[in-house]
Amino acid sequence: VMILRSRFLDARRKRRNFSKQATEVLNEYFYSHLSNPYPSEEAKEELAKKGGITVSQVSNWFGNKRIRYKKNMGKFQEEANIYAAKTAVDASSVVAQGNQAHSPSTP
Amino acid sequence: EDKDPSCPPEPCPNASATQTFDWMKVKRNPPKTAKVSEYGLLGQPNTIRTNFTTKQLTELEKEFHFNKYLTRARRVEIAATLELNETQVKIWFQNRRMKQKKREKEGLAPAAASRSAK
DNA sequence: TGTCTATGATTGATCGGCAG
DNA sequence: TCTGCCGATCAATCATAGAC
Repeated sequence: VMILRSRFLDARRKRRNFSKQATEVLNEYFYSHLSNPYPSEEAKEELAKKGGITVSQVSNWFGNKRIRYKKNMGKFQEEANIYAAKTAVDASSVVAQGNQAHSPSTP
Repeated sequence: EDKDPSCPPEPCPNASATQTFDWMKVKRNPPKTAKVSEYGLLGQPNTIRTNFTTKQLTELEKEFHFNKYLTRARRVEIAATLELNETQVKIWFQNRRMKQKKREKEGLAPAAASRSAK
């Protein structure tokens, strides 16, 4: 036992759930790109800005989402339908399209 | 082991909700951290994530601050001292460097963010 | 108040690509 | 041809927030 796993109780301690806004933005992207939910670095930055979180957090979120989704797809069906209806843009057949940037916000 | 709540046998003909894309089928090969020595056979190799001890991590961290990159010789030394594979030491340094880079980036992002007016 | 679930973060190790 | 590194990702686990 033990193993002193307490690891100094390092980070990951006081975790904060993301805002409704952030979760909304992330899920919208995830389900509208369910055929390939791997946002590019640019897309991650865009999502990070929209959700008010960091790029690393966006990466963590997608990493966790992908693993948990495929681990138990049934549990996410309902959520999938909700977001599927909320967005129309899908790429179930598109293959790596260099979508022209939307020129987000003026830097 | 396999649990397919949706359609076990054949591909879902009627994708009522969502389909199963390739990324959902991705499977990683189990770690080959095999340490042939012990557990002769039966004992499943290390098909699981190795948990480094605090002592090992402390030594690795100390070495990292001294050198971000290891030479073959140093790697062999450390591996022997900490009873780890050379590969594990190599990988640890690799991950540690990435972690370092990530932290530096995160540390500068906030400052730069407030700098860019809109 | 204690238990079970949802979720963000950490990390040892894998994968594909590139360089020497 | 073979090995190390990078960048991204996987997959398991930790620790906490939230539901009940």
